[in-house]
Amino acid sequence: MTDQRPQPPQTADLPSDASVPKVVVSRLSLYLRELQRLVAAGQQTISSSQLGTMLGFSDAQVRKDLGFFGQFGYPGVGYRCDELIRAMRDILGTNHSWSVAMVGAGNLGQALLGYRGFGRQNFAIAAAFDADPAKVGQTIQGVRIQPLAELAETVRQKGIRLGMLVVPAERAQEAADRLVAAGIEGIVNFAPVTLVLPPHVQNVGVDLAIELEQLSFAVTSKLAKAAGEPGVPAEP
Amino acid sequence: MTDQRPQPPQTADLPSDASVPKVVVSRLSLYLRELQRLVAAGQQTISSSQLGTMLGFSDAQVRKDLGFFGQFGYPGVGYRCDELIRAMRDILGTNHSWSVAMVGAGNLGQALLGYRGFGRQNFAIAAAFDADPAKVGQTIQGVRIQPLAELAETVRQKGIRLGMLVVPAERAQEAADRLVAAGIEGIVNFAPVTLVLPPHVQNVGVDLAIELEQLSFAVTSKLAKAAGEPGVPAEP
DNA sequence: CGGTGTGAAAGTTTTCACAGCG
DNA sequence: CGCTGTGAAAACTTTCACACCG
Repeated sequence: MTDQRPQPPQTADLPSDASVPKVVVSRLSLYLRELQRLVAAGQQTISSSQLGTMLGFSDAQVRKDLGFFGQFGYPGVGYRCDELIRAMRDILGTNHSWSVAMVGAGNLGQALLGYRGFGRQNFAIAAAFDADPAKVGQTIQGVRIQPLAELAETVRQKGIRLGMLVVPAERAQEAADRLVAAGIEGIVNFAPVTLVLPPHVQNVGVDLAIELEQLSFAVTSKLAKAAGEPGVPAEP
Repeated sequence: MTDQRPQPPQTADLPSDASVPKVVVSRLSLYLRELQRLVAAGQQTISSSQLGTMLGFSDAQVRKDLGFFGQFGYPGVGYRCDELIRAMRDILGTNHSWSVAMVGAGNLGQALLGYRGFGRQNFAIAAAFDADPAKVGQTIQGVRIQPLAELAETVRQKGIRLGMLVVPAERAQEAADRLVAAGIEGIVNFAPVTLVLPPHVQNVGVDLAIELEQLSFAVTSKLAKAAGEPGVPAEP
């Protein structure tokens, strides 16, 4: 056991190498988001049960999740928000900023170019590409749309490691191949297709229609609601 | 026990009441998406292992997932794509179309109004609302932006049951409360905040920056790659 | 006290493996 | 045959409960 509890203000142990469950990492992002809100509201410390309650998780789950990465709390006190935020950012890799390449400057792509939430978490869309000659050359939200031919060169020049795919389904695989060829290490894919990627390229899919489908299912299957538990306020 | 295996061409058993794991439902959407692609490409039948391979799941997982809802396959043959699509839509509730109310007609909201993927899965944004008087009255992608004051009435009139929240974080909870008050049954929330909702209202959150954070983590922690397995066949 | 960190127990999801069927 | 449907086993995740700490 790597046992260490020396100084009170611990930093992130290490990103750790042992496999951390994906679902844990996704909760980490939620913890971070909530912590940022708390700090903005002036809160200094928080306990696992407060944080859990806000997000609908148990206190034990919060502590276990954090436990994957190190020891961040103070018994009897909780966690110092600012310290924990820094630790989470270290873990997630967002203490330094990331340049992102966007492929596809249609409706959705243009909206993403203007989305302020990326910058707040240290992501910057550093370049945008489109196959349509009519779009190339335009400057949208301060980013000039470049032709796809320039992708590899720009990615190299700007040290871009992440890509966002915002093209129609039919062109998604081809565009992904270009990103991979350019040496990109991870892709967020907004096209409603499953990409085939080499195993060293990380992949996160966001399908907007699927999100609605999940709602549709939840609402539809909410027919089985008879003998309820009147007590506890809710939490799936 | 509800045991039934009568006619070959089975339909969806029933949405079922027993709790189906969320993750199963999310895979269902992926199966459906892939099946639609296959049918468009002219394929008639598919086996669990083909479908699984395309999406990165095991054949057993595909069969188990489907098994939650009924029996859809033909031993020795696989699944008939068209039948399975219909069954999945029955389960997910997308064999009938859904009217959706959108709150927030900023950059992202306007892009979503034009997103064709919704219609393809039987969702229609039937009304859009914004607090900004400058936006109200404009027609975007064929949808007129209405003032928030009209929300409840329009929701009732048009039989809208689902909402999409595309407002800044600070206004998200307030807007969600309005949707709830209007009788909406489920919300897709694009604001980077955790909403507090009554338990009978379903909730799906989409945080675009978090998707990038997950990538960032995956790429960052992809440092632990030493003794690799060059070949495919696994032997631990 | 109020709270963390953590083994051990409970619960859930995935994989295995095989009977049965067209 | 080739492939489904499904119990049983394995793997994984969450919850419990408690020692320990400031």
